[in-house]
Amino acid sequence: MADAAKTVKNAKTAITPTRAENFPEWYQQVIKATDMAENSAVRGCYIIKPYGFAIWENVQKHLGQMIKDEDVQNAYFPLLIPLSYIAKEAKHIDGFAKECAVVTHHRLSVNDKGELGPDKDSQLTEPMIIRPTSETIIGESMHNWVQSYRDLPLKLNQWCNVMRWEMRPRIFLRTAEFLWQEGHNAFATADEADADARRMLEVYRTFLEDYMAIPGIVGVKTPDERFPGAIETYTVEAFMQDGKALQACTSHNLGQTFAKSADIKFLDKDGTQKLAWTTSWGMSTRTIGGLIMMHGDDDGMIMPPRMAPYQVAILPFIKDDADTPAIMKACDEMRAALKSAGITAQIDKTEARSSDKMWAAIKKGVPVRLEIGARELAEGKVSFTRRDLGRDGKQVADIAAAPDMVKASLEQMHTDMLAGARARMDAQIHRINSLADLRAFFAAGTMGGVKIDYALIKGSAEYENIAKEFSLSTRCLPFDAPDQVIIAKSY
RNA sequence: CGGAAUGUAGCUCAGCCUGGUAGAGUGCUUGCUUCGGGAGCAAGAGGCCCAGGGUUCGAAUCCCUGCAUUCCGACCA
Repeated sequence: MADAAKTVKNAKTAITPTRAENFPEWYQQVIKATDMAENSAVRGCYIIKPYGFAIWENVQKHLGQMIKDEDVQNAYFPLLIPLSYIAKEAKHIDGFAKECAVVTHHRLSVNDKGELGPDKDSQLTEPMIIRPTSETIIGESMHNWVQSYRDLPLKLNQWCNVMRWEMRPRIFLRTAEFLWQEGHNAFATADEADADARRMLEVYRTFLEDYMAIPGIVGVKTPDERFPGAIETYTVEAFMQDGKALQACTSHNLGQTFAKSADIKFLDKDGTQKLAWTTSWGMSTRTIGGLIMMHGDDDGMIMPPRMAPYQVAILPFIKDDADTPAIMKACDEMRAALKSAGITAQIDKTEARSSDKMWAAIKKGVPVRLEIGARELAEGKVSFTRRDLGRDGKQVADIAAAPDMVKASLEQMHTDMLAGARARMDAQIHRINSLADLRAFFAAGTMGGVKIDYALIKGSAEYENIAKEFSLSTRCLPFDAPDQVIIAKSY
């Protein structure tokens, strides 16, 4: 018994099981080990803890700026949507009715049995739903705000929570309540709307690559995978380390579907009333799950430097208590110097042993660990290590030069992570030429997805059989090969 | 909502078959020795055994009924 426990303790990986042994379990263990999130009392709703929420704050900061740079204005619309709003668009109802939380009462009371429950006398004349997405309620405002072609384009974005009553929640990836930004733009012409949907997709692609180091396949959804009510849905499909695809963002050309149902009309230059053309686009906290499955390893998380809650873990190594004040002072100075260089850092001031401080930083995936002990003070140097390279990548720098070197190291780390992720993705996607190959690929349990001529599967009953047998879906028609389709298992 | 599994210490689990005073590892606290890729010894704190019913002299254990969680499907960002 003791020996068995010891073996686990001395295992080479900090996370058990490894990715190869059990990927879903590994994923959950990483979230636990990093302290990003945990279960709550409500099924499907999760508590995002500070280390996880800091990632979301970085999404808000960087993606938020990119959205503003597109002349989109932030606003906030209500959580509750009158049932009649969502009832206006039939396809939209089909898409969301099964997963809507409904508010029917506005008051609680204690009944005869002493039980607290909805007060019968407080039933709402019209039930409200908790927003699963806000097209309908924002459409109502657009109806009020748009009269002239001069009011267009109207570009709005909100950061909020939404709720979809999921049958099978998974932390970050599929949660009943999740955080996202949802953008809603309205235009005078069809061309502008389609260009906008594609433009916002490009914003996401850029953000995913430049900040999250997540490469993906950029393309358009097949009709069966479209957002309810959209005429086109554009997507970036990322491939996780287990070979499953994850839709990292979404951008819809809604055509005039919602303009019709919300009656968003404007008087055009030619003096005639016209319906507007709208788009909507979103990225959610599920992308944090993607970040983990894209970059984590068997020792825990590896944060891409630009998304990391903090980029450097300063680890004071103290052997002799007499050194503590000098080492702590050096740590504080280093933190200040890093801050001046635009680098975020946190000092591990716990009394843990050196090796425990190191492993804590490793599991959390802090991009760079910087060690300061008596040795460094004596030599006027510090040593630092990139998380993705491990101990072999340890570098030594003069204290004064360290911030610049760390900064260069973080930049290089981002580049390397993106390149590595892209190489993995390229290796995971296989070009095939027949339905027989499709079956063989997934029957063999091969990791990843396939790229096949769309004409071969479109309307094919055999394809439907294979898809059902292996839980496959069409991910997208890539922009760079629009006559082909990517097929994979997905989250 | 179907299929399967699991609910026992903060965490991971053993004990259950064969009913008889609640166990281990880890974590936590304290002390000493250690300390730069997971240290060691010692002492200590910590449990309504998911809930409700049965059976029994006696239930963590056997039998019902709930509830929750996880995994696999269907639905979906």
